[in-house]
Amino acid sequence: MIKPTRSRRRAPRARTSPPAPSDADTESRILDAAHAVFMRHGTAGARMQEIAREAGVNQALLHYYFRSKKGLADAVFRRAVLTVIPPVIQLLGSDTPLPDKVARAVHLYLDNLSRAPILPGYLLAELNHHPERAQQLFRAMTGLDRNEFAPRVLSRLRAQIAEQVRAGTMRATRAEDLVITIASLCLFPFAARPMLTAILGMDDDEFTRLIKRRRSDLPDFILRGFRP
Amino acid sequence: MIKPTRSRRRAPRARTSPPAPSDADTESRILDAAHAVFMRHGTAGARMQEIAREAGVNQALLHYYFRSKKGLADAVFRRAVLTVIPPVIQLLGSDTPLPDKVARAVHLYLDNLSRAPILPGYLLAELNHHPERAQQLFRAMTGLDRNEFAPRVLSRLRAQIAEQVRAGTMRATRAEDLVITIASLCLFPFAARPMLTAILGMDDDEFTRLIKRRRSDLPDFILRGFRP
DNA sequence: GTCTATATTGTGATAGAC
DNA sequence: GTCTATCACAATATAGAC
Repeated sequence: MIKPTRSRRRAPRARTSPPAPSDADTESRILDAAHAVFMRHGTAGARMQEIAREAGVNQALLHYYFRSKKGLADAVFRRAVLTVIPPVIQLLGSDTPLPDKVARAVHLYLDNLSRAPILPGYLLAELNHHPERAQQLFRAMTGLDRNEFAPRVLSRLRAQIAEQVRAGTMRATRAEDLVITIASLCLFPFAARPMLTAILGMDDDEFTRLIKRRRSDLPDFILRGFRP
Repeated sequence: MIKPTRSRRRAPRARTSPPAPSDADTESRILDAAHAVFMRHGTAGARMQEIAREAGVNQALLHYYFRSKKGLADAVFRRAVLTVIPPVIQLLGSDTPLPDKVARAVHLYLDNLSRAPILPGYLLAELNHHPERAQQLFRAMTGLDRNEFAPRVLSRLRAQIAEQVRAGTMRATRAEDLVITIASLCLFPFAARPMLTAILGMDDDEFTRLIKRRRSDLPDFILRGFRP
């Protein structure tokens, strides 16, 4: 496929003040609508027409601002990545003592996701269906194609784990395992929400209560699990 | 949309012996190809043409056997559900002592999924993008629209948990939390594999080793986590 | 049952008026 | 910047020969 190098879109006018959320400028309204639609249906299932309707504009404007469906999808993906991942990375790489770190990570995840419950499902689906998203994930976070922060965060965690092991409060554990365990326990219930509510016969209220319960139970559960 | 009630397809000829996997009969070859393509791209992203090519037949045959893309997608979904869920349900509802049950569930999940690693990602995406799949999930497993086995399995687990609590080997825990915890720890790494390998900088071999490690670590981790 | 050819939509994208 | 109208093509689905 030959891709004509056109960049038709004018540079967005400089804004002097942030737009009001309810009557935001057109570009944000489109991005918000796209966000909602892409979350629900995934990139392949999303329809430009539905986004336009939800943004209250016509379909041509979507192309005026974002040039193509791919452009819009990339913008949404980027925004989604920046919402979930950096705060946790930042926390995990910090100097917070390990037990606090675990508790804070759980709270950070669960509180953020309670406000954006379908975000994990969207991200997982996106990465499974479009392998190239893995690269975009780095570019979104660091501007680089390759992974800079993983070594830093992991070595920080390794040092902290070693400390706990010496203190006798934890058994030898790989940093990767710790990270994956926390992520699994926090993210999975949201990603699998439709399956879980169906199989376990829960309604929305019960799901919310379940998350609240896990918010207070998980930190302790995790720390106990890793004790010697 | 008016749906003409046609059932053009002949009943599949009775088979006297199971077909050889490599040169299976056409219907299975199509279903296998569809399975692979739907897993990779999701229902919305899958293309009938790609399925036909991968099955080594032309596109018209897909419609001859499955009538529509939706028909094919439903067949694949049904098959996927039957692969992952019933074995675990069956195990969790059984009389196996609880600690063994946990270990066996972990092994069952991880061993099955190591052979079909993208199945969890496909199922989660499918349920997130197509809410009606929740009903199909029941019909696939029980033939019923409503959830019959959840009460049975959950009450069995509740009884076993109460037993452990009396014995002082476990603290009071909801059966739902136990199930979700096990499912999270086992399914998430597969569903999030592209994200995890990217962020943690793992290759395929390292991922396999990680799963192997967790296969032996997780049962103990879970039981410790729930201890008083 | 399996094929080729074709009909019929669906959907992303563009042209051009205002 | 925003709209209406339309294009071009991709993708599902069907007809009909063999």
